[in-house]
Amino acid sequence: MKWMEVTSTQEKILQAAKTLMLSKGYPATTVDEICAKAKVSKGSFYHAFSSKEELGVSLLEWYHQGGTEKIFGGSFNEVKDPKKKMLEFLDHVDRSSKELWHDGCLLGNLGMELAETSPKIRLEVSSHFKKLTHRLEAIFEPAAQSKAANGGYSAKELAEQFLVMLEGSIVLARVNKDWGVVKRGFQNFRAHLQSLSQ
Amino acid sequence: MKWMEVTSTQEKILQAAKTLMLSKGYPATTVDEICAKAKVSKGSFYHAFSSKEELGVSLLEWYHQGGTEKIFGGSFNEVKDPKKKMLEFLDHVDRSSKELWHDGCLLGNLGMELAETSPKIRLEVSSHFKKLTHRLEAIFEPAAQSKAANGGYSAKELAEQFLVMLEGSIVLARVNKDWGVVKRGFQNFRAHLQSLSQ
DNA sequence: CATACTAGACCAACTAGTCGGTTTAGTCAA
DNA sequence: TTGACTAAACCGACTAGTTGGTCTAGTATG
Repeated sequence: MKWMEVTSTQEKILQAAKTLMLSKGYPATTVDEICAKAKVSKGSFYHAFSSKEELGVSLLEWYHQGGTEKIFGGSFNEVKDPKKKMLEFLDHVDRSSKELWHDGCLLGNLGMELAETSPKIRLEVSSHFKKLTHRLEAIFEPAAQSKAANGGYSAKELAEQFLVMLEGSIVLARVNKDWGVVKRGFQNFRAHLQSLSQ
Repeated sequence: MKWMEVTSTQEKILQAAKTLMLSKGYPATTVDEICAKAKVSKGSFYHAFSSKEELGVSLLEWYHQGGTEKIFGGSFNEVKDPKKKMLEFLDHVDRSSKELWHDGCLLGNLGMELAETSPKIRLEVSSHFKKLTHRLEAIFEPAAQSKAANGGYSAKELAEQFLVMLEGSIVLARVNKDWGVVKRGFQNFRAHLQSLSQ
């Protein structure tokens, strides 16, 4: 899929697929359903995407792109002091979290559902997580310590811990229908980083 | 399902369903597939369970029962000192983690996939998580602090953090095919509790 | 005989994907 | 402006195979 030229049909399909797959997962979401929601015919669907799996891959790319723009696009970028910047980043993501992940995380959803059955999609998700880790590392640097330090973590480890907290709290929040889990997750992680960067 | 009398047919079906649903998820696992793997006819299946969804509910109950036995059944129970007991519990679960969750967690899997489409199963999962939280609370008590304490957490919050760490690291481990994520999760959580209980 | 269980053919509904044909938008010559 | 030509986008009935679930005909055991 050439990202310089996402047609409106593709966009409609992607948006519909995103909503449906966040709600019901990949296998339970049918192509017909996506077409109905996107108000697009079956023919148009298979003109825009060669298969359901290819839609999945494109969807992950599109979702990741949109997500990172929101996550890494806040005003915290202007802050010069790295430690302040880090904490403002956390506040920014915390504030955006409900909008971003209230219905779940597509990377986590599709990754889990298709990890064993679609290597293509598993690798796609894995690569997106790695890209995220990389961008988070740069931000969490102020809280990182050389690995010799007792109780200290590298920036990479902190990025991993952040993603673990995010995906884990999304699971519990959905299952228990209690968004507070995510809020507390952010709060705790903030305290964690703050104590490390003192 | 009366748990005093799980027939061997039910057991075979539950075991097959567990393996298949951990690997491919609930909707992608077909009844025919389960029958084939369990070496049971379709007639027997629908004699043992009234529907696929009822199998799902029973499976969660069975899985939870077996899981808690392994999690809370280690020798750490003999330890008298609460703090020591807590740390030995963590070591015990850490050691058992690969056996327990290498292919994922059924509670997390089914909970996520069916949260929006099957209220019955979502509630079932939610209730199992609550039971787990309760039992964890008792164990993490030594690291708990009255909520007034700065940077302190209640036992309930610690139990939640543990489940968040567990579910989150299982997601990343499966997607990245790197079990180290879970190992590091346990390690970090251990350090977290230890620093809180000093 | 009666009850519990098993077998697998069968069904209506649904699935991803196809295919012949139509519409739309743009290009170019006259 | 007009009309001929083209190519991409679009349409939805259709296909071949699969789905969860049913049903009748059995078998084993008391």
